[in-house]
Amino acid sequence: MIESDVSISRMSGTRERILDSAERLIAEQGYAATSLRQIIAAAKVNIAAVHYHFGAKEDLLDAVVLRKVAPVNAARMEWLDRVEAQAGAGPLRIEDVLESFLLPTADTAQQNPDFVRLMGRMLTEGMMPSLVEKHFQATVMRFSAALSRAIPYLPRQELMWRVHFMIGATAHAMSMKPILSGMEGDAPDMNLRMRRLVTFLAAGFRAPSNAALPESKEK
Amino acid sequence: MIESDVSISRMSGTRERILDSAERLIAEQGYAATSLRQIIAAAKVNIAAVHYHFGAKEDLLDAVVLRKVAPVNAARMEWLDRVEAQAGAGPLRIEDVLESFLLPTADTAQQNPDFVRLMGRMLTEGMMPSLVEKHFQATVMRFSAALSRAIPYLPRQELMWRVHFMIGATAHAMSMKPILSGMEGDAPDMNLRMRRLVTFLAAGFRAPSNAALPESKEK
DNA sequence: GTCTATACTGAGATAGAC
DNA sequence: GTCTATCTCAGTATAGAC
Repeated sequence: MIESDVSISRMSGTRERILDSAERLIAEQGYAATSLRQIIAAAKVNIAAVHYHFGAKEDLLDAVVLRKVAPVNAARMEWLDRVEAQAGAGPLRIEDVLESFLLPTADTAQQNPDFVRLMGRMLTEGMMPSLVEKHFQATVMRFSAALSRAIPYLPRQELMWRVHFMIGATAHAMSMKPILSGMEGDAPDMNLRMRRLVTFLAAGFRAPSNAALPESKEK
Repeated sequence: MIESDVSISRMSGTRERILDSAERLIAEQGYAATSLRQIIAAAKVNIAAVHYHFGAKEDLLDAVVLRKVAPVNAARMEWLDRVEAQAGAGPLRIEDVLESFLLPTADTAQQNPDFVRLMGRMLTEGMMPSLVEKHFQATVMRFSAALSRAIPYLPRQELMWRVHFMIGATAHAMSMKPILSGMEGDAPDMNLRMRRLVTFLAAGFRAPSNAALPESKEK
């Protein structure tokens, strides 16, 4: 629905300026705290231009997020492609799958500091479960399948819950400004943070499915 | 600062009605989507009464959350007291510590369905990191200390990060309506959900600290 | 097809009378 | 303690200029 390329209509300029301003301000202040009037003032456009190009405020957020998230999800897919190609018919390493999900985030964070804040805001602030779902559903499904292949003995239901635990931990880890004592040092190093997370999650995924839990009917 | 007991001023009625309405509506619709005017209509009070009793909208939220969260945090502390008393001078089991943090949530959820939704809203929606911090800082610190005792070989910095991973996974697990395929069955069973989480997190905490990561300077 | 000017409704907040 | 009146600012919608 949203034209993603530039070729048509020569890129109005207005549209891009709105997106840039919105991205910066939302990353800084959050979605709710950022008014359309702030955005259009920074972009030096009229407020009606926002509604012309995007519709409601939430739709503008959707466009902002899409512009940043789509390349990251693409990078994740490519990374996972490589991992799967290298594994061939053999087993998949859990760590490799998790890295293909987590490290593209860190790479992007390096070259665009706003990105992490924006993602954190998106996942942390209300920003519509529907919006999150829309942008991540396909990616999550693809990774769930890969994880299922890496841990074939794990019942599907249990795997799905662990995927959710992973998503929650990741969202929190990304948005976190580490304020608890003893972790001031590596606050900005998103790559280290994500590698810590890989270690933690890999162990969690490997944990034996608790036989005492009632789910013997699955898989 | 906020008087937490009823004895003084005979409990105005107005104040309690506002809290009840706010709690219900916020749990149903979220914080941002719930207007003060909705709340005062349901409570049948004047809008200025809200500002008289609580101040700003955010302060009202603070009072609502406090009323629900304080008992849960107290239950957590008591549970952990028992676990530590039983361990005596011996080692602490990671699972026991995690259960004392996670299972009181499930217990409360059973008898008050709104509670989980409210907590999920609080952690999931923007609801001020400052607010979250205020209500959970003491609890988190106490549990970090217990976990540190249960996993003494883990460097402090690594432990703190894993605590954050735990918080993120927990918040997400609590607020989650499981929509991914294969998990429709046990959606409402918060206790099972939390026990799954204990298994997952315990394995994550037990994972060896990755020696390749640069943090040899700590502890 | 793009954008500006302007108006509308509802939000949170506050001052001051009772 | 409570309520009325009012203020400012938010998101949204429309009419019409280029």
